[in-house]
Amino acid sequence: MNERADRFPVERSEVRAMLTRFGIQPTQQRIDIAHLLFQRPQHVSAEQVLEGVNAAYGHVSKATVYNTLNLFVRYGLINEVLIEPDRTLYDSNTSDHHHVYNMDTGELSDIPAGRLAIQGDLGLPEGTEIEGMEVLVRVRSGHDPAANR
Amino acid sequence: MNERADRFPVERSEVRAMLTRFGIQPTQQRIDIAHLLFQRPQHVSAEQVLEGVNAAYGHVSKATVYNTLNLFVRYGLINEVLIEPDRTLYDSNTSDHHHVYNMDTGELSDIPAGRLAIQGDLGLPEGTEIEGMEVLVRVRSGHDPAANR
DNA sequence: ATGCAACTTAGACTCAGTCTAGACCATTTT
DNA sequence: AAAATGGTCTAGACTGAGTCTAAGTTGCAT
Repeated sequence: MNERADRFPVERSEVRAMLTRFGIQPTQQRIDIAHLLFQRPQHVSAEQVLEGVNAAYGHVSKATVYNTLNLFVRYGLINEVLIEPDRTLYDSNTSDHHHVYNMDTGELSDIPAGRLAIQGDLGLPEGTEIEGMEVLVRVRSGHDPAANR
Repeated sequence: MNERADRFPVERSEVRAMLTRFGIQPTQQRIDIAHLLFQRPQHVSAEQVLEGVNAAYGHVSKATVYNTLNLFVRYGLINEVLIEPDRTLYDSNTSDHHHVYNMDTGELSDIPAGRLAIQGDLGLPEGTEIEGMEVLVRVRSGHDPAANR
């Protein structure tokens, strides 16, 4: 599979080439969205992308934002992250890594996969192959035991 | 924190005592829902609970199902599992374990935590404490490289 | 019995995400 | 040059999981 070099930020001029290299037709909207996503490794919701693009570039519709994000996911440019039950986050960092989620602040941060060693017998059924392995560490800020959430 | 003994099935007569032990008022609806959940370790959606209870016991409303499931999660009787972006699953197995998700079949199965060893430096910020650690292994059935999903 | 708080419910509501049908745009065909 | 082709974009309608509301019911305490 085609792999994006995880280097940030990806300059506007490079974005077009990157999309083309992935076999994605580089339209204005896709370039705008990709440029926003690849400014830095980040976790953003579709709504944030919509607002961000509309603030920094021209107008893009909600439908296009969703279409494009799903397209990028399918082509492996970004990853879906499911942590909050009510919205999907998109992760512009596709290097192998895990997540730490602070349940008090809602903050989500990365752990490079190399920092963790996972060993053991998964006991996978015959004929199944591993597609990916994600670790989610849930943490609390501590100093507030009366967690009201 | 109060811990449920992970033994299945939990007989109907035991369910009432279990709820009381957790400080949850054992109403008819909560007993029905709990009885359904603790027949065996399983991953069910709210809709499945609604259908299941209405099929096997008396009528329960959608609001009560959601209220009760969220209550059970808050009190640690069950866990939320976020894997599919469009619905929340509830896991009646609260013993420490991880998940294997077959992306082709949608099947979700468990790995006892004892089978996996995770080591490494999480590099957590000062003052944060670990609440939980989940591993999700995504697998494919294999024999169909032309994955159309 | 009576009062009161907790619980349940039908149905309205919200909101993330999808769908639709037409507009737009670039390239190719005639 | 005009028309056809095929892919993309968009406004707005739509869907469906989950929440909220306001009224009714239950059940415990006195």
